Amino acid sequence: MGEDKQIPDRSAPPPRRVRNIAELAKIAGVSAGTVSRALANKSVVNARTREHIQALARQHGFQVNQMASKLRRQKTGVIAVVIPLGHDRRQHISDPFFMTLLGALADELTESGYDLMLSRAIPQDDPDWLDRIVNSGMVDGVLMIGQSDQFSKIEQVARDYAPLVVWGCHQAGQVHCSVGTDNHAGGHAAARFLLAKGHRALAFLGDTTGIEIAERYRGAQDAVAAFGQGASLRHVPIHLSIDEMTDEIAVGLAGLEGDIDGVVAASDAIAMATIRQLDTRGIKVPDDVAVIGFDDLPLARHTVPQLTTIRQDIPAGAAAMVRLLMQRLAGEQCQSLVMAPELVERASA
Amino acid sequence: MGEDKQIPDRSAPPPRRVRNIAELAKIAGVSAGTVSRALANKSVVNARTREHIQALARQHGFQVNQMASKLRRQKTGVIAVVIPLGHDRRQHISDPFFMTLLGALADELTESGYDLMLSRAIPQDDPDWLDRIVNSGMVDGVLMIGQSDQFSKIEQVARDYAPLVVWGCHQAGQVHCSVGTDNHAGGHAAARFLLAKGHRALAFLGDTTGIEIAERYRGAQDAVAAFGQGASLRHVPIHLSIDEMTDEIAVGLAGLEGDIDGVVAASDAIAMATIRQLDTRGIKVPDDVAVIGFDDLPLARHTVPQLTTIRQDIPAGAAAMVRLLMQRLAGEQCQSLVMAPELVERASA
DNA sequence: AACGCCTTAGCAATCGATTGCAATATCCCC
DNA sequence: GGGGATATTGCAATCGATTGCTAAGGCGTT
Repeated sequence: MGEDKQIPDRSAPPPRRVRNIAELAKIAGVSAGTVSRALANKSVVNARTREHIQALARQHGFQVNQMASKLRRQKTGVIAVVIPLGHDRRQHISDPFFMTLLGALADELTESGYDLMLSRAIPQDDPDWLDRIVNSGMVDGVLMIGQSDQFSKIEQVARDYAPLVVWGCHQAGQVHCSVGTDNHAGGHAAARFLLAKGHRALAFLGDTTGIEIAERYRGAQDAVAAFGQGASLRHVPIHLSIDEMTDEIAVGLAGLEGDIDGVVAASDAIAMATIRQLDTRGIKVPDDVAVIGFDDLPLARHTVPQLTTIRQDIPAGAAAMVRLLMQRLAGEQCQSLVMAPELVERASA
Repeated sequence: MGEDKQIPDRSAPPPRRVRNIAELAKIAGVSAGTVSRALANKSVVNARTREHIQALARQHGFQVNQMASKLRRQKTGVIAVVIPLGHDRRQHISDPFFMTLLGALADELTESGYDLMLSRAIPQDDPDWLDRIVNSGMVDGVLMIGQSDQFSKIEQVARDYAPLVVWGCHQAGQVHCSVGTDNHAGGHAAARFLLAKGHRALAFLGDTTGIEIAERYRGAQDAVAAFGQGASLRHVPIHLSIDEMTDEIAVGLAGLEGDIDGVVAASDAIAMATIRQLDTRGIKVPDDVAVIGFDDLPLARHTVPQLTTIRQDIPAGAAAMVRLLMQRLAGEQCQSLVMAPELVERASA
């Protein structure tokens, strides 16, 4: 289909511009302070001069230097969104759940007038990863997507850093503010649902290094245990990275062929990949093996068959995270939120 | 499944810390300048004092204030990644293609030592959206994901702002530096492939407001025209937002029922939703209707049946965008890049 | 002993915007 | 016309780190 092409560019060097308030002040014939106040739309400056200055600014394409402004005001207007890659190093950032939550957070933050700074953090390479972000002076607050295996680090930092809200589990007595779904209840509901549908030989697909997924697994275990005789649950660790996932699922399913009739997947992505593998092996979903996912991402509606899954309300979660963060920035007390999961029945189980 | 729960938090007020270089200098018994140089690891300070100062900094958990540093050095270390929502206002940011590219860009930028600031831009609400980002003093450069319908705005800004690289189409003579796939060739290849497989009544599913997709459509049109008699191509506009998509596809397909045997989808997301709709209507893919996607997102491998699609090499594209941006930041000339698409044959066509 | 070089550290200006306080101009009312 | 209140504006300190320039001390050489 041909070679890549390179095309020369022809952008010109920039012309001179107004680069700071002092210059604009000279042009307007007022002092720098007045310009600053005028651009901030303070009613203390005369309406006519204010408009005049604003017009000049527009004319010269002038914008106040945020670095200077933020330095002076000790406030950055930026929130860090950080994804700790404690386990599952590579590519975690493209995990569809993270991406979906990130999108929702971006919407919420934008509406609150904050910018969003995205950071990947690799705790193994840099034990001070969180301090670095918190103390950099670059951000007013931190939102974290997932606790990964860094629970104690988060706790330690949260002890003296208030504006931090984490998506993830809540553990009794924890210091940091978290927003998340009741993963145990979700896992429990998923397994119970499969059992109620008559499936008995279940498998849980997911790596339990991260505590969220460990909770889901425990929930499923408890449901199976509560059901009693005749029900079983195998565990197959599957990494979250969508690239590694495929082979691990293939191997895992090959080992269980014919021994299972129901799969509790730790995420919709895993569920989707599982359905795909089952289809390859000629196993019918949900007739031979039922599959239930977790998350209810938008794509859950677009699979064949459509995913039955445990819904996490991601937009609501994102809104809650931002709301709690704003409260903490305002110095208010606030509480962690554990949302109830909801089972969405479609066609895969 | 029960109610959401709220849990009180118990984070404590922060203890006193070293908040600036001057304080640390006092503790260390040296001047602020020396501390600054020591923390920057400059060989001009004595090795012993340097290490002493660094140890003190570590001990007190001190980090230099980035705002002040950046102001002084006139360099932010931040790159803006912006997504213009020209058409398709809502939720565009969660589009899986954007998210995948964003993830790849995050990886590349992190490795180059830059932070990533994410902005949604809504040109309709704010005609100066791009100037605002460029002149804010907050970022050293801008990466844009998609041209949307803002081609002329981008051109205007690019004329006197060098560190800007855009993912999207290349048009002859354009000023701004772009990286993208040859969309016309991709659309052409997709349609040609379906024709070669014996399909004659084709439909293109996608909204052609954005120029990338318009190009894909033109490519498909040209392939059909080149084929000559007996081949046809209908156009069904489908928005990119994954939520609106479902209904539009359902309606679109209902109108064409039995009249088509091949679908060129403008994206993998559309292809996936289309397959799902066809399945609902009892139409077999690829036997009754073949479907070919565009992008080759990771999820294309996980659909049932697996997607045949036109691959855009997203990691390579992201790497190229960052490389070109770095060149431009260094003041070098550089060229736009048009990558050749590649057809990946799987099972959906 | 005198001179020059090198290493190391301090001083103070600078980046650009913000804001408390003081100063001036304007206006109202008696 | 004078006293005081009010509306505007200017002045200068401040946020915290960086860096060019200068100075002090140590050392070697003749």
